[in-house]
Amino acid sequence: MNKVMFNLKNEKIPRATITRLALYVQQLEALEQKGEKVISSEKLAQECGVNPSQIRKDLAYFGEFGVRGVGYYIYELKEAIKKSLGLDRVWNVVLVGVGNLGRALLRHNVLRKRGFVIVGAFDCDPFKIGEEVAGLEVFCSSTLPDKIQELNAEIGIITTPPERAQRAANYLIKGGIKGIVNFAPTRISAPENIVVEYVDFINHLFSTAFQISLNQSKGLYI
Amino acid sequence: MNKVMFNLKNEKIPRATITRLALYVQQLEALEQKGEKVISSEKLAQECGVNPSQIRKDLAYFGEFGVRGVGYYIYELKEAIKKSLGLDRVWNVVLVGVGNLGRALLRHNVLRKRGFVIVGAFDCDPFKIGEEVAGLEVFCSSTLPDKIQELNAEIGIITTPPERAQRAANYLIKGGIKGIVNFAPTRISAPENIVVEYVDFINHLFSTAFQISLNQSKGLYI
DNA sequence: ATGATAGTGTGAAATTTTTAACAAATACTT
DNA sequence: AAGTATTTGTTAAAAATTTCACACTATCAT
Repeated sequence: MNKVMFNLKNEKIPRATITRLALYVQQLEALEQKGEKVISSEKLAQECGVNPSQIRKDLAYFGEFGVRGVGYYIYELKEAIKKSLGLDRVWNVVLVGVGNLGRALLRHNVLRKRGFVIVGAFDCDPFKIGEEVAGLEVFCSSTLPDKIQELNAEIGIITTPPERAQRAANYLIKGGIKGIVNFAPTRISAPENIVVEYVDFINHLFSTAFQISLNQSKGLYI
Repeated sequence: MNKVMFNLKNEKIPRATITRLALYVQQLEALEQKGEKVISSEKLAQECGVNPSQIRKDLAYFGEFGVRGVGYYIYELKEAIKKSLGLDRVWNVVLVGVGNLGRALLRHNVLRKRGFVIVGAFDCDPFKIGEEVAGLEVFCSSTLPDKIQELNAEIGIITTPPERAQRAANYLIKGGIKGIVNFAPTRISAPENIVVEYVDFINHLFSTAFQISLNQSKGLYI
């Protein structure tokens, strides 16, 4: 389940570290907008709700970005993290499954702002093929193998219903995709060298419901 | 960051366990649909991509649901997990922020299928107020405190832009919400007894990009 | 019945991840 | 220029989580 990742020194990097680094980038950008220039691991930790040592440890996997006695220069740290994560460039993305969620992602400009540009939209529904969504023409899913090459896409987003997710994945794989982000609530199988990530926000509702139930049983609400 | 949860015996339950339990439910439902009746931890582990012991350990937090030498009866296990997580009932949910993502969630029937019913939609944009989305009238966010009571909602979903997330949270809290699932890419602050979960799918794109970069540096694609 | 096979539940071991502690480095003050 | 404040990077300790290993229970075949 938890694929292990390595940095260039071949140390194992916890998956949780990657998630937190993304969080740090987020916070650093917010701080930048406020006009801040420097921040300590202690302050940043506070903002992110984590332990200061953890931040320093997380960063240490990739290098030394701070100045002792001073802290971290916000802009430079942000850039350093992004570079470490391979986010210092644009990633071309194709999306399969132009349903409600697919449309939302196509129109969502957060992706673009973070360097992920959706360059192609695909669906297998004849009624959707040919339609234009967010400036993109929807193509037939079966054309994916060719289109991926043509569009130079490296990442595929799957937003189909679960029963069609594996087929979508197969098309993506056939086209030589390198990574898949699957929003459909089902596992998919893919060769070892293809990165597969699952996004499942139902989890978070489950978890919220569970924690509320616990709080309730402790009488925290009455 | 990782809030610790407890079961009724007051053991700490890892957050990761909850996430996996949600995954198990998903797989069990798929198996049920295929007409399967019984499954072993080994087989289920395979389906979920985890270790069999882990499944048994996860379940042990809540009770003994299996039969030695036999395995787990799928329907009963699924129900038992759902009950353990407090998912054996309907949860009323309100949604704040009727943008692209908000609309997608409002129309998404997966939520309803899992027992989360969106009973109210809110936004602060006068152009959106009064509009009808997925059979719900959009109300002004400032009416949240009253409406939450009225609608008997316990969970709030935030799908506003990040700069308005905290204000949305404040309305929700004022209305006596018990849990918040925040899709906006920003942290929010709330009293201790209110459960806050963050959904951030950009993380998954970051993580995918990073892993691809690593694979690339290992020459895995050429 | 009895033996063989399958498979859970669980305590102990191994691993991973987080937190604490502190030496080393910088800046600021006098 | 020396002393004090900070705050990083890193090693060591602590805590949490995962995996192993196996006793124990059920089923099936003979």
